Amino acid sequence: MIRVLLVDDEHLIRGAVAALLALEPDIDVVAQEADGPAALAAARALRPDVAVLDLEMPGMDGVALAEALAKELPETRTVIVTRHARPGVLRRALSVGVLGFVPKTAEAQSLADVVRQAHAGRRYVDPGLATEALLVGECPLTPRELDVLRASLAGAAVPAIARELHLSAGTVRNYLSSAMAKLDAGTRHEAARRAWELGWL
Amino acid sequence: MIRVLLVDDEHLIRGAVAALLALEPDIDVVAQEADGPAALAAARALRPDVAVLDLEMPGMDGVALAEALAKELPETRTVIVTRHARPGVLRRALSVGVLGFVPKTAEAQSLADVVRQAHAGRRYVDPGLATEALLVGECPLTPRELDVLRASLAGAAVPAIARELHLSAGTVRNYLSSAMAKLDAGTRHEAARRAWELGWL
DNA sequence: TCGGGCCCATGACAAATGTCATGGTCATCG
DNA sequence: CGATGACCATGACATTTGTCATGGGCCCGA
Repeated sequence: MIRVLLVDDEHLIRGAVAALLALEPDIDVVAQEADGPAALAAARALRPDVAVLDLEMPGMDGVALAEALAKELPETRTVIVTRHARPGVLRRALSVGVLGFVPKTAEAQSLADVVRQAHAGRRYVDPGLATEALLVGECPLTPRELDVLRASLAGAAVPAIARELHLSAGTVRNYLSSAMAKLDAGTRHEAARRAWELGWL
Repeated sequence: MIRVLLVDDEHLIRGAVAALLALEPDIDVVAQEADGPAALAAARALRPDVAVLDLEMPGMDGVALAEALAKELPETRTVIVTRHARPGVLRRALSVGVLGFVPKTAEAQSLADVVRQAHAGRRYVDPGLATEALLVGECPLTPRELDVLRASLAGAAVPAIARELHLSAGTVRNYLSSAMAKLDAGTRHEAARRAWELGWL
């Protein structure tokens, strides 16, 4: 029997996925949680075999939660389920030890398979996702460029970013400009959006 | 037995919700479709009692699909399930005859209840959602302002918008400016985002 | 040690952006 | 009828934004 912890902030979806997994004779959903801290607490208490995490959650990032789980409970395998799979996020997830990575557009029945693979210690990444991540390649942005893009994504104005990072306004514009060139975007907002979509922020 | 058609572009989630509804003895999921046209075809062929639609779908808008269903198959009741419930969208959905409106954060077990309510011809709207929609009130934007915001949301530049709407560039900037004032946003992008979040686009 | 890349900063300049004052049409209401 | 106000439209103006050229300091690898 594979004991599973399910984490998703959307109650209805969480319950639905639990129902789906409950159909499998060898899988037992032992807990459902809605956020990172609660999930950590439940994991400590129950020591599940596999944790199935939704990536999009308010508050704690799904990857950060996976990292915390890996650190505290190395014997618990992790599977991440996500809506829009951003290549950079996949990369980060794998680097913190996540074993399974499945988009919500995958076949319904595949989730149980991935859980079994993870339980056996085998990696499974959606093939389409993996090739996309390979195609995109490494992030070409410098640390400073990532800084200004992150601030820009939150909607901050140039002077505010400059103050926050202790830079001059011109310098901030420069980083934004070079980031825009690398992402071939016409505006800072577009650049920030693309960088986010690629999972680089 | 309530015969249900399930429409959601995310395969895994669709299967999970189907599993959830299948637990109910009086509900039978007779078909699952991934997009608007396929859903319409299935509905024509099977004449389900209730259609459960996800709002966020590529291509056809969930509300548009609900409207088409209501026109072609008035005896089929419609329930909409959504991630982020935008007030204006709720308004539009109700005006085209949607009976149920449930956010994905609702209790898992509530979906079956809403389906039963809809099947009986009764309306059910998530209470929190309804009050929010009331609080927000009517959209204060003029038709032209909505036009430019819509175009702006897609990322179009001012000259392009001007050509598309047969206006001068200055006029387009004007509409954007007044919309920004009404939504108290500092930039056109912020204004467009807020208008979208309120369901006005 | 000698590039080369990254980081920081500046000034100048063209283009895009947001604001304002203004005027036109049209329906409503006193 | 005349006044009012909403909507539509334009052009002028100052500010912001993105680009470019330039230069100095720093650290790492060849």
